[in-house]
Amino acid sequence: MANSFVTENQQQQQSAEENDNVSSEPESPPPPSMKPASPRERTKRSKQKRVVSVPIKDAYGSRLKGVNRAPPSDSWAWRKYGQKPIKGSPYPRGYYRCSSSKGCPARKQVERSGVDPTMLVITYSSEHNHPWPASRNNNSAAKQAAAAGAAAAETSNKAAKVVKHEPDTEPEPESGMEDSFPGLTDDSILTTGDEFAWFGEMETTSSTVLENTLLAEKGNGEADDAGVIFPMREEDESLFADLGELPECSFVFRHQRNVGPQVGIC
DNA sequence: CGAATTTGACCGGCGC
DNA sequence: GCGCCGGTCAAATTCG
Repeated sequence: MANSFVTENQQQQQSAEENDNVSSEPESPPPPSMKPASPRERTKRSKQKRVVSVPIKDAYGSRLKGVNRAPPSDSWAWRKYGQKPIKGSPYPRGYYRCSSSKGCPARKQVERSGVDPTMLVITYSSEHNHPWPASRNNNSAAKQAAAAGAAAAETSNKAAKVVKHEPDTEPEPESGMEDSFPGLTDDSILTTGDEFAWFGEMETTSSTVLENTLLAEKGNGEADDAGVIFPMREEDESLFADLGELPECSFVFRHQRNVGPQVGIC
């Protein structure tokens, strides 16, 4: 549920310290295999990245019972393959790769925003090379996907393990997906293509939209690609965590050069 | 039992 | 040239 959609800023890199790959590689199609050709060709792959900020609540919103991780679920299945503490950030960053399909090169990094701990920053790299996973309506997949992100963000304090959400028995569809960016590319975020048809079906969640402070920091006017975050007070988080979503109003901002600014769903 | 996660080590790039 | 840091691998462990 939590479709707190978010933002995405494509970028070659941008967090102050995220500026690794900046190479201007021409977007070559992702390799068929998700494993780097060589053991380590990572570290500097460039490819644009999409940064998404979502309130943790939404991210973990999906109260996966039994499971400690309830993360940013998008409709893909993500498998965690690493986690590392990041300098300058009190929270560790989790590394996930798409497991929705074999050979999917998609990867994402999840970490808590140092600026706003209630926010989760998800950085996507590489695009999925496959259509929407069956998980679209499949909770299990969604859960995993979800599990992915949050876990990372949480792990810093092992919260993932500790945070056992109350027994919400609500058989609510876990379709929580806030950051669902199929293989869209730069400008396709809110396009209403079939790919996003599902988006409209999603229930909405209340959220407040703010300019992504993170990006704001960067200070440059490039803010148009800035991400948007949906802050939510922790109290609310826990509150909603148990309640599920109280549909209210959701906004999806699209800060991008020539595209409509936002989409509001109330 | 199988699958996923955790954690430490390793590698390569970048900055100083 | 050296050290630091981010990203990935792989073995061990845990969970469903």
